[in-house]
This record gives sequence, C-alpha cells and structure tokens, in this order.
Amino acid sequence: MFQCVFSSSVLQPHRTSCLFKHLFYHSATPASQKQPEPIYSKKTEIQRQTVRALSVKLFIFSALQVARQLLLQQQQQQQVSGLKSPKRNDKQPALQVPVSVAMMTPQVITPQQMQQILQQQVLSPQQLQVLLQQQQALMLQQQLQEFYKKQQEQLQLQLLQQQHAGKQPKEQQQVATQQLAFQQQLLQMQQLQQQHLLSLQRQGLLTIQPGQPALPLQPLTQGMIPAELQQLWKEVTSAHTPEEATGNNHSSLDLTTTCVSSSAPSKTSLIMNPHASTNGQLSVHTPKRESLPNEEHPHSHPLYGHGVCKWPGCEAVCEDFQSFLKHLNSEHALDDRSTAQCRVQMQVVQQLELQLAKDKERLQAMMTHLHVKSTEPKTAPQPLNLVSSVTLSKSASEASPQSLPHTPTTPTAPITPVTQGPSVITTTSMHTVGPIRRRYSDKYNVPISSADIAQNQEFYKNAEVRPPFTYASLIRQAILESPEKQLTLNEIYNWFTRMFAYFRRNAATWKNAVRHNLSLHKCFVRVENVKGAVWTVDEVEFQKRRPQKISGNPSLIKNMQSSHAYCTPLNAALQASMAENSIPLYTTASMGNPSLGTLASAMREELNGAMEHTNSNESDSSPGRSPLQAAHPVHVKEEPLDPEEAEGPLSLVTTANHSPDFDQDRDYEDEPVNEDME
DNA sequence: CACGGAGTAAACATAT
DNA sequence: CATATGTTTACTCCGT
Repeated sequence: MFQCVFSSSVLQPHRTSCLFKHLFYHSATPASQKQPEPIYSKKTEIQRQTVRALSVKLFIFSALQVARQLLLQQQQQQQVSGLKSPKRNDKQPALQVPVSVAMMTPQVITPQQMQQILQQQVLSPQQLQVLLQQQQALMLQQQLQEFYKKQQEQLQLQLLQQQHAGKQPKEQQQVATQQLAFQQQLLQMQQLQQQHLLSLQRQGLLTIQPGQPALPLQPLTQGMIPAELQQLWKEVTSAHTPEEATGNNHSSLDLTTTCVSSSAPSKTSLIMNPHASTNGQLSVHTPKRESLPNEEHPHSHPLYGHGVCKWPGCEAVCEDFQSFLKHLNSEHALDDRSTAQCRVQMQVVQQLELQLAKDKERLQAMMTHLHVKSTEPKTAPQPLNLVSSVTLSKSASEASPQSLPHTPTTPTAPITPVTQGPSVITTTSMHTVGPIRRRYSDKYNVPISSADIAQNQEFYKNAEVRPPFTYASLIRQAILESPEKQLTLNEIYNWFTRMFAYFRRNAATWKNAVRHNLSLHKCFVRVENVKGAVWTVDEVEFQKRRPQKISGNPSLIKNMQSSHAYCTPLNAALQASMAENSIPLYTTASMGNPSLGTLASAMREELNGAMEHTNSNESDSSPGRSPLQAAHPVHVKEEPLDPEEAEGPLSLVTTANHSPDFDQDRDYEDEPVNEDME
C-alpha cells in the first residue's frame, strides 16, 4: 500500500507514519559535495539488486535444469537404445551449466561496476531499475546461449559417436527430432524470457513504447546500460564496442539479430515531449543523427561547441568550424565505430526519455494529488501524498512552535492557490527555468497562518529542498522562535538542521554562511551571556534592509494585491525552487520536489510581505528585544538600539509556545547518516 | 554595464 | 593542540 516510490526503495511502510519515518530516512541521507545525491540508500539498492539478480539466476538455472533433464533423458534413451525406463537415469550428475561464465562476460555488470555506477550517480533509481532488468535479461540470454552451445556440442558429439558406431539411420532421425525438441525448448525459454520481460513491463519497471514490439529484446541485444554506455564512449574511440562484439557473437542466435538496428531514431523524437527538447542534453544529442553530415548551419552545429567536438567521448579541440568539419568527417565518418556510437547514443537518449516520461507522470500525479487534496480530505493512498500525509500525521503532535495568533491583517483563511494547481502549473513552466539563485526570502516577516507555517515546516523538515529563504531570514526566524528570542550559534545550527532537511548536509558550507550572516548583518546582535554569547535580532535593522527585496516589481505586487492572482508567484516559486534545488540531477526519485502547497504558501507570505511594504505596515506591535539583550549588548555593530524598535511587524511571534524538548531531540550534525557502504 | 544583495569560500583571530 | 566561534575579505551569481 504505502510503498515508497522514491528511489524504488524496498521498504514498505505499512502506515503513513512509517512512511514518514522512512522518507525522513531518505531525506536525511546526506550527499557528499555539491552534487545532489539521489536520495536513497545505495546499500539497500545494491542489496536489492543483488537479490533480484540472484533470483533471476535461480530461475534461469532451474529452467535450464529442467531443459537439461529433458535432454538427458532423451539422450539416454538414445544411448541405451532399446532400453526403456528413462527415469532410471534421473540421478545423473548434473551438467555444468555455465552460469558463472555467463556472469563474467563483459556485458554483465559486476557488483563492483554497479557500485561504481551508483556512486557516480549517473543514473536515477528508475534508470537503475530498468537497467537491472536489462542486465537480468541479458544474463538470461547469455545463459541461454551457453546452454544452447553446450547442447549443440553434446548433440554433435553424440551424433559423431552414433555415426561412428554405425547406428541405424532411425536413430539419427531420433537425434534430429531430439534437436528439434531442444530447439522447441529453447523457444519456450525465449518465450519465458519474453514473458518475464512483459511482466516487468507491466510492473512499470520496463517501459516499452507502443508500436515497438521488438523493443523488449532490444536491450538484450545491446546489453548496455547508459552509464556503461557513456563510459564506453571513451573506449569506443579506440576499439570496437563490446556490444558490437557480442552482437556478432549472438548472430548465431536468431533472437538477437532481429532487432539490433530496429530502433528508429524517429521513435525517439516521437516519444519525446516537446518541452523536453528545450532542455540541455536531449536537444544536444537528438538532432545529432540527422545533422551529422550536413553543414548548412555554418557555426551552430550540434556537435560543435566551445571549440571542441561534441561527439560523445571525443572532445577534440577544433579551433574553428572548418577544422571541426574536417575532424568530423575524418574521425566520425560513417563506419562501424560511428554507427555503434550512434546506437549507443540512441540508447542513452532512450533512457533519458524513459525517465523523463516517468518523471512527468509522477509530477502529474503529484499535482493531481495536491490539487485534490485541497478539496477532498483524503484520496486513495497514492504513493505520492507524502507531504500531506506527513503533515497530517505529524503536525498535530509537532505543531509549529510559532503558531501565531492570527492577526487581522492577513487572511488566515487559507487562500488555496493549490486548487488551481495543475491548470496553472503546467510542465511547461519547469522547462523554462533558468539558473535562479535568488531566494524568495523574508517570508517570515509576515503573519502567516499557523497551518501554512506548519505545512511549510513539515515539508522542509522532510524534503531535502533548499528553503527559499535567505540565511538572514532563517537565522532571524530561528532566533525569534526561541523562547528568549536569543540563541547561541550552536542552537541556531540545531534549528537549521531540525527544521530543514536540506541543512543536514554540507554543514561546513551553510554553517559558515550562518556565521557569515550573523557577523555581516547589523540586524544580528551578539549578546554576552552568562554561559557564552547568544545572538539576537535587531528587528529594526532587519526591516531596514528589507524593502529592496520585492519592491522592485511594483506592478506585480499591485496586480496581486488587486486580483489575488497567486498563480504567478506560485509559478515563480516553483521555478525558483526547481532551479535551485533540482536542476543538476533532477530525478523523481529524489524527494526534493517541492510541494506546490508549501511553495504556494511561501509565495503568499512573500506577497504579504510585499504588500506590507507597499502599504505601510499597520499591523501589530511587539517587543522585539529580550531583556537580556538590552542588558548587555556587547558587540552592537555600530548601530545602537533604536527606541522605535517596538514598531516592526515582526513581533507576531509569540515566545510562549516553543517546546524546549525540541532542541535536543536530534542534532543531525553533518556526519553522514547514510550507512557506510563502500 | 554598474550596482547591490545574497551565497560561498577562505583566511584569520580569538575563545574554549 | 583541536575545535568552536566570530570577523573579514574576495569572489560569483543574479536582479534591478
């Protein structure tokens, strides 16, 4: 029921809370450096793959055993021609089916390679799954071949023996029929194999395009996985692809030769979403085939850019376009190598497209779910209702510390832009994102409905999404949330890690940023305390630096004010979030996908903030400062405390309801939470 | 294109 | 001495 779709995890939490924990585990998986890591347990994944591979092997082996037994019986019948009772020989020692040999062939990925691939994070879990299936199918095929070869040898041997012994032609006939029977068995095996693939396909593990019946076998033939393919590019420049070698190898078997070159390039563009082509690699690679020999685009060749040849794995430096063309014609002429590379590239593209399709599907499901959620309390337990279920299950117990008293200024009644969800946020918006670094900050300036905040918190707590807030805003929020409105640096750290899954990794970086912000901004005041120093917020200072944030777009603000057109900011937030957090390795498996609802509310907050600045803030008043701060300001960065401090809109945060047990519950630190695996 | 805000990195100082 | 905590500078990216 509640199986986690992320990263094809094995775990199957039975309840939403379990799911939450499970997801939390996912989200807590740290990534090493800048590259966002697919959120899943590599260890588990590998184990799962191993297990599955083993089971497939077992299946193959048993199937082979059966076939072998059948053959043995027949052979024995032959050898003791005239003797009946074939079952007498059941105890014959088993022939060695060269499973191990099949496993060692270069096309089959070894566990080490698998690990490498996983470490390199070249592939999404979905891809991995597909690849795994391909691998398994490939192994099956190889074993079939081995088996076939063996049997052929044996048959020939027997034939020779029998001929030598001068048997009657009748027995030869029998041999022939036996061979026929064997081939039938082989056929059955192939069918089994296909059925296996079909079942996989039905499970959605292998996506096969309609109108391409031969496709299931194609991966077998190619027997490559994208990661390997990409690696292969390098090797291929100097040698033939193993794939080709095996292709020749397989040529004795009909089941391989049929579909080697059947994957038409047009198909790739068919299943490709028009939007997808606007994005990076796909567009680079796809037109390659057609535009390979043509030279009509003088200086915009898809295979030429930045002075280097973009032929996969080539990267030859070409000073100008002419030399590039020369290089292209000489090095990448129409030969076996190039065609092989093309085939590989097609596979790469195909994989990417598969994944894109899956991701789109998932996104659609997410949006639909979120859309439905706002109206209906609960739908069928879709695997995608992570955020909502998490929120539902947890926010009750862990209500946000700053459940603010609702101020009259802001509509606490949830404006639910989510209801416009799918219609507003189409997938098109995702492809227009550029590298957006700007954070939609300062959300917390504004009274927010506690539900919103809670939802946001729950979301960011568990999703490894970079919060769209500036460090300054976050620090301020952390401090204001504290009962005393003051925190030590370490407590700020803890707040970050507690509230945002994103800050459970790359601790050195963001901690440095936090310190940097604390020192840099005048709004943060260090106060010497009995037990060290604490940091407080000078709200006036904080407000001072705020106006330039969003006021830059007055028309937009006006529009929103008047029409409550939240779709635009929502869109923007989505884009920003996507751009910020998930561009480099955006896989659906990573649960970094921002929830529309939370983003919506975040944007709403910002909108409120903007409005608050356009119309002079009329709301609220509060004591910004803790008595302690007033008592011993030590390093007050050249800006003495203003008496007007009490004015800011900030003070909506009540000090009372912070549960102290929160602080120590977990300090995630930065140490890798993931199980050591390598 | 300049400017400023924000994020990141890093050097350095000081305290624990 | 190592580490935590602050401070400062430099650089980049991005939006205005």
